[in-house]
Amino acid sequence: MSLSKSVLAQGKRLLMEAALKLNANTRSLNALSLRELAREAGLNPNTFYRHFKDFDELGMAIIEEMTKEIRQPLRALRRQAAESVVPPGTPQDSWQENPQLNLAKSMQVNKATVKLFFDYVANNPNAFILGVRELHGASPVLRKALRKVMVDFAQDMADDIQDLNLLPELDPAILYDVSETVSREMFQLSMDYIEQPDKRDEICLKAEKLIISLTTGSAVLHGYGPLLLGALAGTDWTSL
Amino acid sequence: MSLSKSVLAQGKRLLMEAALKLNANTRSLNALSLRELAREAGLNPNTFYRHFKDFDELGMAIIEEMTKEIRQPLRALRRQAAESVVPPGTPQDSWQENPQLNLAKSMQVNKATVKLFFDYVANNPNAFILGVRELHGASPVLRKALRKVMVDFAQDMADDIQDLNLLPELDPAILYDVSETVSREMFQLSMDYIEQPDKRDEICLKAEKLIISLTTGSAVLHGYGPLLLGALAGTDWTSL
DNA sequence: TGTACATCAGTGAACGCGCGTTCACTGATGTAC
DNA sequence: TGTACATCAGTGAACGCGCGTTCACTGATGTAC
Repeated sequence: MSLSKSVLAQGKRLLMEAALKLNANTRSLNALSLRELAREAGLNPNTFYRHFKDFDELGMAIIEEMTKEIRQPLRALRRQAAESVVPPGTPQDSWQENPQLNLAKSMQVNKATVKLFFDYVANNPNAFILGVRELHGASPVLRKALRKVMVDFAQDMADDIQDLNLLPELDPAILYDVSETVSREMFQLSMDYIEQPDKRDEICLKAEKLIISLTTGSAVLHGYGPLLLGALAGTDWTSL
Repeated sequence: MSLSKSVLAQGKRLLMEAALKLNANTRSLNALSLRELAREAGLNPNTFYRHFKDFDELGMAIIEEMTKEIRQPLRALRRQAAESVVPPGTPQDSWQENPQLNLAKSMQVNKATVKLFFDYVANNPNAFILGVRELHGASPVLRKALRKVMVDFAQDMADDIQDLNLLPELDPAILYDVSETVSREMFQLSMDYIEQPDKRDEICLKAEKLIISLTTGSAVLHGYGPLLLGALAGTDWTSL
């Protein structure tokens, strides 16, 4: 993960990058020493104080920066996945008219999004390691901040699914609950994805299945069963 | 969480308890100092070396002890929940004969188990905090050990559901996948449950819904849709 | 345009302190015969 | 049963080191007039 695009002072950026790097390699943020961090960044220990009051402040700066950098790309990924399945301009039948076709499209968008998400994780492992680690880490300040980040990600996901009309039969509140669980699981799985490169295909598949099961289950549970089942009846699941 | 039942040497137990306690209060294991730990335990710093080579060894000892103490009680909770719904000796219709009744029972067992699980969490918060924190913590040794713990918990859950005949329509492999996701989510939610006492009812409900959605979705996805929908049609969801 | 001053990022030396680890010791419990 | 010895859990003093933090300093950039 690079912070190079930002307009932060050089030293501040170097310290944040050093923290990300050290955090990924067997140290959690609150076990880092200030001198160790400065050494890694190639700076005088003192420089830390020019930019941060303490480690929580450093952590918050990293989280804000990372969130800024990751949130929009993730939304773009979803649109990209949707467009790869349904090129813009394609005339679309409504869900009532053709639930089977639309369900198939949603599944493909799902599959594509999962793949793109994990690619993104693999390219930015340190940001995700820090986020997942500190979400339940020792600092209450960072925990709280990351909880909010998770809520935001879930809301983004729900908004995108609505905007792209992928699951019109689910009402927004339910969609949000599903999104919350899905994003929590995606972040959890991203750790496996990073640590177990040999199992990446398997993890993608697991994520796809989880999302489909959860969505389907929620729909059935909230009374959209018959519509969905009719659509499902003609679907070829072996392609999963 | 108390380790009092074990037959460990007194000093070893004191150190493990001190680590659990300090870990719960804003320090992660790998940020603990040996002297701080000894102080909390009321022992000479040196005593640590009588029992442990390093902090990973301490962490492993805690994890093993906790797992031993938690695994069986959790299984017992499931049986207890099942018996509270279907007292032993009650004659039971097969699922084919009476899917609706059996589904309703499974839901009630689910609800009871969720409640009992979270009660257990609330009574042993420190063990769960340590487990969830170190599952993605800085130590690869503890991460690996806790990953195995999670697999074991998931397998226990799947085995119990089979033994209690709660979801006979799901085949074992699928059941295991569902159990894995459910236990991961339960552990995640347990942190919210501990930290947000005012939202406990809400969290219980969220967990119940998640389990039902995921199970239902998996069943539908694997071709048991029609059977399940028939049963669901007569169910009163408002009781959720 | 030049000048004076303020702000900012980074340096280097120095401080006292808590740390991990070692060593030699104690006293209680277990064990061989 | 008694005695001698070994093992074990815990102690206390001492070590050298890296740590966080402070202070006074530098040099570059920005700003007022």
